[in-house]
Formats: sequence, C-alpha cells, structure tokens
Amino acid sequence: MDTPDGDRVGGIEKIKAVRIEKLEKLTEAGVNPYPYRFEVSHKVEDVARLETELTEAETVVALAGRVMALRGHGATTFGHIEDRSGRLQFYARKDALGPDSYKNFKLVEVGDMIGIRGNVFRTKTGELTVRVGEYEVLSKAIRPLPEKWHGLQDKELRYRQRYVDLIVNPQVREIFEKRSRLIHTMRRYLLDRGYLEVETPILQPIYGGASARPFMTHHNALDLDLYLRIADELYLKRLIVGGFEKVFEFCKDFRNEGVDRSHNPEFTMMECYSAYEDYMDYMEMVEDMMRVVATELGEDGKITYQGNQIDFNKPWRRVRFFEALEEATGVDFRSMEENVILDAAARYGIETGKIATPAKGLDLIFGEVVEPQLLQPTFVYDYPKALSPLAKDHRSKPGLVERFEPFIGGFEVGNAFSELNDPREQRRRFEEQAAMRSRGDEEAQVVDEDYLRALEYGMPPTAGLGLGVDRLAMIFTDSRSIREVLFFPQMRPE
RNA sequence: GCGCCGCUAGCUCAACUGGUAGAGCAGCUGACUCUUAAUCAGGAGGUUCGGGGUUCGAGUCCCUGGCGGCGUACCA
Repeated sequence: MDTPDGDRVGGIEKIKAVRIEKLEKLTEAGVNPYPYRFEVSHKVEDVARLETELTEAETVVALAGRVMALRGHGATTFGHIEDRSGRLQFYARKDALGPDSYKNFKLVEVGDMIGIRGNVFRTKTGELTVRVGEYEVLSKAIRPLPEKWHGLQDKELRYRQRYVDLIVNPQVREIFEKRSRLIHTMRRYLLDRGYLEVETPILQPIYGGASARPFMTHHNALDLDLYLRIADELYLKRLIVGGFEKVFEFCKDFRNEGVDRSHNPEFTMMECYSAYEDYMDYMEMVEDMMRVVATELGEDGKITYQGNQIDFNKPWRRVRFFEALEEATGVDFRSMEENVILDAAARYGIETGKIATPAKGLDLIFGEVVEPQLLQPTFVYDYPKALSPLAKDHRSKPGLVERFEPFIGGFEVGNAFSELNDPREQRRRFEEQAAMRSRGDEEAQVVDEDYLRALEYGMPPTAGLGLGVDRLAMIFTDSRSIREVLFFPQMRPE
C-alpha cells in the first residue's frame, strides 16, 4: 500500500496497516473496536448440547469468541467463531443486518474477537449454525493469524508466542487442560484424605531437600544472599514437627542445571508428608492416586505413552534397587565393591572418571541400564544409604534406606521415603554431605541447623513423597518434551 | 558444555553441482444471498537470521556471531 509519504511498505507492516485501516473505518462508523463487555448467554458446546430446545423455542443465543474463518459470498457471509469450548458456524446476511451494519461486518477479519446474537438452525448441508441477528466487535486484531490449514509449526515460535500456538493449535490447548485436570485431581485426592495444603518459602537462606545446584539472589534491605528453593522438603517436615500431620504443597522448584527435553530450570513438584505412616503406605497411596488420575485422564485407567500402552489398573511391579540392577546387568552389586561397579559402568559406556563414589556409580548404571526399561508403572525400592541423606535407615537391612522411586514410561516420576527423624543420625548424614561438598561435590547437601533443631523437638514417624508434576503431565498427555507441558518454557531472549 | 541439523513473504514450504528468489494459505481489488480448505478473475507482498569473505555472479561455498530443534553430559 502507499503510505502518506508515498513509500511502498511490505510484509507484516503492510498487513498491520490494512487491519488498522479497517479498525479506523469502524471507529468512523461509530463502532468502538475495543468495548467493555458483552453479555454471553451460551458457550459453543451449550449450543450443540441444547440444540433441540434452542431451535424449538427459537431462542436467541449470545456467543463471544474469535473469528477463525470467513467465507464471504457478496451479500452473505459464513464463518466460524471459536470460544473456549469449541467452534461454531455463523451466517450473516445483508438483508437481515441492514446495509450499514453488513458493511461494517465486512470489516471484521479472521482473528478478531466478536460477539453475535441470533437463533440456531441447521444449514442444508447439516451444519449447526447461528444466524447473526446482531453482532458486536469485541476486539480488533491488528496482526494476522498463522495459516488455517497447517497452523503454527515452528517450535521456536510456538514456545515464544504461546498465545498464538494456543489460538491456532487446538491439541495444544487440550494438553494444558489435561495438565490442569491432573493437578486438580491430585489436589482433590489429597484434600479428600485430610491433607492440608500449605505454602512455604521460595526464597531460602539455606537450600536443601535435594541434590542440585541452586539459583542465587540477593535481598537488598536485609543485605542477605538468598537461594531459590530446590525443594520444599525440609520446610514441610518442620510443619510435621509443628503438628499438622498431613501436609502437601504444589511447589515451583528451581535448579540451576541444563535444559533438555525432560528438564526446565523451574519446574513443579508435589510434595506431601504424612505422620505415622511409612514408605510402604506411600507406595500404596501412589498406586491408588495414579489409578484415580488415569481413570480421570485416560481410557479405563489406561494411557498410551510414545506408543506403549500403560495400564494403571494393575498393581505396580515392585522391585528392590539391587535386584533391578542384577536383573538388568547380571551383576550383584550388594557388596558395593568399587572395582565391580567401575567394571560394570565401563561395560555400559559410562565414563568412569566422573564416578566419585560407589553409590554414584550405581546410580549412573541404574539410570543407563534399568530406568529406560521401566515402562509399566514400577516401584524401585530399598536404595543404598549413601544416595539418600534424608531417608531413614532400613528397619532390617543394614546399608539401605527405606526409599522408593516410582517409574512410568521409562521416567523417574518421583521419590519417597520413610523420613529420617532421628536428629543425631540426621546430623551425621549432613556431616557426610558436608565432607563430600568439601571434596568438590557441588550438589551435596548443606547442613541446616534449624532443621536439625526442629528434629530435636521430635518429628513423628513420617512418610514423605515428591512427584514431578511436569513429568506426570508429559506421561498423561503423551508428550515427548517437557516444553510441551509448560506454557512458557525457558528460552534465551529473542 | 559438546556433536549433528535447521533458520527463505504474516504462516506452511520450494528453489539440482553457485546463474533473474517461487508456490499455497492469509491479506488486497472485483464478481457472487446455504458456504465450509468456498469458487472465479486480477494484482501485491522478500534485509533468504546478523556480520565478514571467496566469486564475473552467493539463498546455495567458506569464516564468524545469534536463535532454535534433536542427541549427549549433569539432573527431576
């Protein structure tokens, strides 16, 4: 188009200029392109559900949404309007709206938000349609939507401009609706069982509860270095000491580590703790909770993840850590002998140079050899003590702790144990971690004196669990990457 | 971090071993009162991710930077 100074303008600027021109024409005709409200009577899905009674009573319905398609034929226009519940055809006629109103209607474009009022009928081809008696422009869009047929494919654009992705890719909206239902179902499950939902600090002077490198920040007024939490575990257990007995929190955690298809620097965990229970009780709870979730989100308690059917109706497989390792490798590692572990690690192509301790070596072998095979829901339990500084000693097996991890679809989705509540033993474990830290292990945990003080007041026997909400969302939405289940995954700035 | 691949019109994609940057959709003009990936006719739209180099000539080859994807490492 020609701008006032005569320069030729192309590309997106031209497209925007044309849309703004239409907006200005509407304004000149007395139409506010950004009005304040619109009285909605029905959602799209309501119209479909109530079709018979709406048509019999000749009810005028009022719908609002985004124009997703337009097909003009001179004095009539067909199109589709989309709201959060779906997409519905509308039909506007010049003779019904009048010449002026129809002329303005022609200034409505794909991507604009409009409200329409009219009654419901079926066209001769059988499509449910609203006959537009009146309409209002609710918001004029001055950028075009991506192509109607292929939508938005470019992953970078999809993640950076998630709003556009959500407008044009309905399956993306479904993923996030499912994620929301997952969280809702878990929350409901816990509330129904007497758990109290709590909130604990994200800014922490000492970070703990997991092995990871933290993000650091600074509070100016207190002149205090603070860490963004890597877990809320130690705070929730302080609340157990305080007498709440059953608590949970959906917590955003932050870990200063790499980004890949199963890791985002901020992610969501659900941690819960229950007094007077142990890790066996929690295995049953996880099994039951996931069955409830799968019933809600899957088909008959079954889902498909990356081509594998996963059945949550059956009891989970339970296998001890060392048994799982022996089954997969043919080697018995119970002796924890360093050369046995190093030999095996080398056989599976693990760089033995980075194996700081025997336990670390086992962890790596497990991750390499066992974990990918655990497609069906599986509990791996009774881990070596050295990997678990916050878990309670096994009641009968020296060197082990009462800990389990649930696996689904080849992913670790959580971590649970009978919580260590002996303050003197906890102090010894922290000191071991501190020693590892001084030897250069940046992920070793930090001594938390206040947490020890809390334990000294007495914490009941307690079961604790953390579930990776993003990982579960991936599994229940059949998503290959964590970015598909986060609205705004971490990206470098444009 | 490292390796491989990618980045061309608003979007989805073409362009052989270096030889005039194209198509579809969207948008624009016109026709059209039950269409639905509407149709028909016409026209418009480009910093080929940025910078540098080789060459008579670079979307294409080389160097460098940016962003992304996938894999790998650390991790949940």
